[in-house]
Amino acid sequence: MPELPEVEVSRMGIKPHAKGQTVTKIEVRQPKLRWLVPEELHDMEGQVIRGVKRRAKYLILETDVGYALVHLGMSGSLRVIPEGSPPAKHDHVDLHLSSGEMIRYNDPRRFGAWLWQPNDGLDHPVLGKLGPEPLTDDFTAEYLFERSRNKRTPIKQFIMDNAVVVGVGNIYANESLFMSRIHPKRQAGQLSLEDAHRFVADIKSVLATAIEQGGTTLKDFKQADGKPGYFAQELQVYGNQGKPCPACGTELESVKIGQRNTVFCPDCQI
DNA sequence: ATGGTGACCTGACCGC
DNA sequence: TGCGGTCAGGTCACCA
Repeated sequence: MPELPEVEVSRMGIKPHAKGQTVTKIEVRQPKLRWLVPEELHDMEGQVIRGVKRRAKYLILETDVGYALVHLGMSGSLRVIPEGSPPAKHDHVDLHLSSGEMIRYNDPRRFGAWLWQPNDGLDHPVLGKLGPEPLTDDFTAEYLFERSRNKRTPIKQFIMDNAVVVGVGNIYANESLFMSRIHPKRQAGQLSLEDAHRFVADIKSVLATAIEQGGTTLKDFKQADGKPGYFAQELQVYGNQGKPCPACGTELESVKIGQRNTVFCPDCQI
């Protein structure tokens, strides 16, 4: 699914349609997502959507009485469509708006989630132990360097850990490691401060570019207007094992790290 | 604490 | 054409 860029693209697509609208009805056709969709989600009905935010890979629909958290899992997407459009397979949730439009959630694998957090001043537990946002100034080379000291975890697993930094999933971990010429299996603790500077800059750059391109569509991902994302054509290594390295021509290799496919150039990345 | 594995679920693809 | 195996953008619960 959706890594951070895809969630951000969804947020930007939905916000102009949702902000200021009243939620007239929430229709849950399939409540069995990653977690059972809570009944309290219906507390949102009749409320005005004050903002559409994002934290990590969660979209946050804010109202005066609480906020809905939407996670797209591996295969989820959100679209804005006219009310009355007949649901298709895997269209699990519709959020009806006073404008006559609705936000429709589709998720074939159902690894995603719709959660509800009442407005009691607390954050939902799923937002509890998250690291900094990668595209903010909280995510710096110094932070990553300090955080990685004495860690023997492969750097790729380390950077995909949401407690370290949020939003870097398998695609963008592969891509940013390639850009920074860091071998994915290198121990996190072996990162030099100079490496960290390059790596942090490249992560920000890859994520920002992907957002500009509308995200990466491999299979399921759709922007809110139904279009795919176009970053797939920019991918340097992800999915390209066996093909020549775009930088040096050496055949790209793949290994499993933490059960996830990892593609890298054995010559460029050390 | 940390690291490794299985689990959740559907669909696409590959080889026989 | 059908069947079984493998793989896929994420993350949590459990084990040693």
